[in-house]
Amino acid sequence: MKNLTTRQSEILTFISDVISNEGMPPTRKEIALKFGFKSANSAEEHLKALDKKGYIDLHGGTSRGISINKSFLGIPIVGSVAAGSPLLAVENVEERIEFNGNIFSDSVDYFLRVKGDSMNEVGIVEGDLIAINKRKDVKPGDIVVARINDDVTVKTLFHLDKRKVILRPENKNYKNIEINPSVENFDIEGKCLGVLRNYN
Amino acid sequence: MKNLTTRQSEILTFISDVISNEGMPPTRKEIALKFGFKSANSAEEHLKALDKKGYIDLHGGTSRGISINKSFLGIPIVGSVAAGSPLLAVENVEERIEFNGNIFSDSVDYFLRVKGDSMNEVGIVEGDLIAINKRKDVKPGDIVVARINDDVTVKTLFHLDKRKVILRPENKNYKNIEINPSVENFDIEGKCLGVLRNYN
DNA sequence: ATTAATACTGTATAAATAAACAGTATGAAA
DNA sequence: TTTCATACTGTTTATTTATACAGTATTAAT
Repeated sequence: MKNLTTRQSEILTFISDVISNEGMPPTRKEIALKFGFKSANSAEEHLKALDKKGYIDLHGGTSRGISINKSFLGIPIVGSVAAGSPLLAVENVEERIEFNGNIFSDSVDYFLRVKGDSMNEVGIVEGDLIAINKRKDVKPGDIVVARINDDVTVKTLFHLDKRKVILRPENKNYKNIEINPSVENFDIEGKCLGVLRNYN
Repeated sequence: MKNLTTRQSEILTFISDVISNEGMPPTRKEIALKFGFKSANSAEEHLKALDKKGYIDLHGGTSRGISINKSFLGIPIVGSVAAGSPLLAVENVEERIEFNGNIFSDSVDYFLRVKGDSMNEVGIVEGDLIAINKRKDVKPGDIVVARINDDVTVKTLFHLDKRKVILRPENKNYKNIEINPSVENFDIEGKCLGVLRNYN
């Protein structure tokens, strides 16, 4: 898929925002107004470029006839994370789900598919999707996504300071994980906002 | 809130459907086409009626300027169910959530807020919202919402025939529930499609 | 060095659209 | 009995909107 220019990307984002905020796509004029274009034709040409590159579909002869190609919409589901790769690297994204809603307390950057039973006792089971908000500032009690020496794990944060981090599995069969972040490679990837499970 | 006529309700549903399927609200002409009106003004008048009754907002001078009043959108969350009342009775709906997505395998009629710990071992815990599809035809293994003598309960269906129903809690501390549906008042309310949990 | 793509302004126009006004008919409410 | 809301057809018009065409300027690719 072809890359977008900065401007095209801004315009795609704007269209997406208008759709979620106003409930309908913008007109050429509205796009021009937003970006300070003096001619609606500027918007027209950006739309054509986005259409040509496959990011949107233009419905000819229809007012506000812009739809965003779904494969670029939606929230990514991160499955197996290849060791050392960024969580959101393309190869880790198994699919995307359309998900508009104010269900979770913060914005969901991605869903992570849960592996293992280390969080069973708080109702997080194998295969669950957990909603993650990317952030570094987490506090004890939060369920966090952490990275320890290239491994990604989900645990309850028990303690965090410069010298020591304690992560608590929510399952009696597992022991707390203690890390010295000045020795081991440790990073907080985000906070778990909630759980989504789909039975078939 | 004023009641809608059959026609008005049909039109409101159509608008909602177009928004989710096409990504934008319909024009007057499109509404007229759908319902076989020979004049777009019929649609105009229905829209005015829906606006007047508070179900939609019309944005004057804007093409496709129709937005649906959010308090009528979204999927109801059923909290405490008053004994004997229908699940979806107004008094049982604690709020509604905007929720557009193809996350669950079937359409979600409502979310039920979980009380108690009888399903803990399959990761359904107190406070969880479980997505329910209204249906009678359920099979063993399904997690179902059932009604036993005015009480609403969520359990795994273990066995179901005319003489005997067995419901299985997913927690060692609870025993199976056996019902004779010809003696006791028993009804299947729906099937659990999945789980939604929001941490604060 | 030339072509193509990007990123705009400016003008123009056909088509889409909202929305008013004038009717007809029906049933329910006052 | 009269009024009001509903439910339409039919016509008209101002405005919104999409979209083509003619330019200018800049940058990246060939």
